Amino acid sequence: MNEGQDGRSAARAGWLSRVEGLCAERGLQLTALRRRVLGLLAESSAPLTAYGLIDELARLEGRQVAPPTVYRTLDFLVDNGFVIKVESRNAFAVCDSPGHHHHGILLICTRCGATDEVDDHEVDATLARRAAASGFAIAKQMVELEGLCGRCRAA
Amino acid sequence: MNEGQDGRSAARAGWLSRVEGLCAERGLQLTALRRRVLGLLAESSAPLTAYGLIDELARLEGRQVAPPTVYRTLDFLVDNGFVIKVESRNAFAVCDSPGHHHHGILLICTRCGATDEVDDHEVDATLARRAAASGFAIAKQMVELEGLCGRCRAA
DNA sequence: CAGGGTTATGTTATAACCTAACAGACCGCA
DNA sequence: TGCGGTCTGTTAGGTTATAACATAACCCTG
Repeated sequence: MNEGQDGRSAARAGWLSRVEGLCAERGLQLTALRRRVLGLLAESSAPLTAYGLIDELARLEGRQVAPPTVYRTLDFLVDNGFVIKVESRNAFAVCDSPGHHHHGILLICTRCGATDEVDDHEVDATLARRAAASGFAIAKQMVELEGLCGRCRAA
Repeated sequence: MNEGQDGRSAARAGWLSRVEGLCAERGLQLTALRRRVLGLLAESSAPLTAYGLIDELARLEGRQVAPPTVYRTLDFLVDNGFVIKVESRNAFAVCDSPGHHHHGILLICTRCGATDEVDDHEVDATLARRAAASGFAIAKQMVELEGLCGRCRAA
């Protein structure tokens, strides 16, 4: 599951620099606003909603950022595979292995809210097979599991 | 994939009576409003939003039904396994095999909007295994696949 | 049949989430 | 210098969802 405060902040720096690298490679602009939003999502132990981000931005920067601005920023981050949307929560979280459009499985803890993204090739393969059996061609895959994370089960 | 108009209306009667039977068994009240909402969802080729249902109800009954009423009705239907929420669309659809809380896979066609619910034990098992590997205990499972249904691929 | 519980629905208001449309800022470049 | 592109700001409004309280219908029981 998601590392605690410490693990997260330790991992954050490396993660951010990976995103920076990817942006440089692809000629994408990692602007101040985009970087700030990424930072907030990376720091958060649970996914944040767009309005949660707006509040955080107001707190941090002392200025009001309007919804369209935040949604555009999120669109950019999602489109480029840096952030994922948690559909069942209308919320957003950083993507574990940024840069590729993934088919990650989201493990969402109903107690602490922490959300872990894991990849599993076997799950993908099984889903692909099942869809094919129905003549269905998958374009996008959303797998979200709610339950208790290991930490909360132990607690 | 979803049967056409004909198949759907043919299946509808049997489906409705199954839900009636389940309500009788369990001492649940299938009121006029709940029945109407079920009917609308069963007739629709694609999932309906709560507000879509409100509009349909207004059209059919000539009276305005307020959001809380519809949401409560949907809660009842979802809680009892007659209807599922399509998280990625904020919409609702009848549940293929009503009455049990299922872990169905939703195949959502981006072209025609039709949504097919299929069950697959292997997918469930694979997901359960992957979650367990992360120490995660699944309480609720949401698997939604977007793409093209067989009908639309052929067309 | 009065009183009290329960369940379902109605009503009002508002919260939370999302987007269209247009305006301005900034930058690289012909 | 002006043009086109990208990013952000602003106004306004659309869509989705819920809180809080009121009423209605029903059943049970004394």
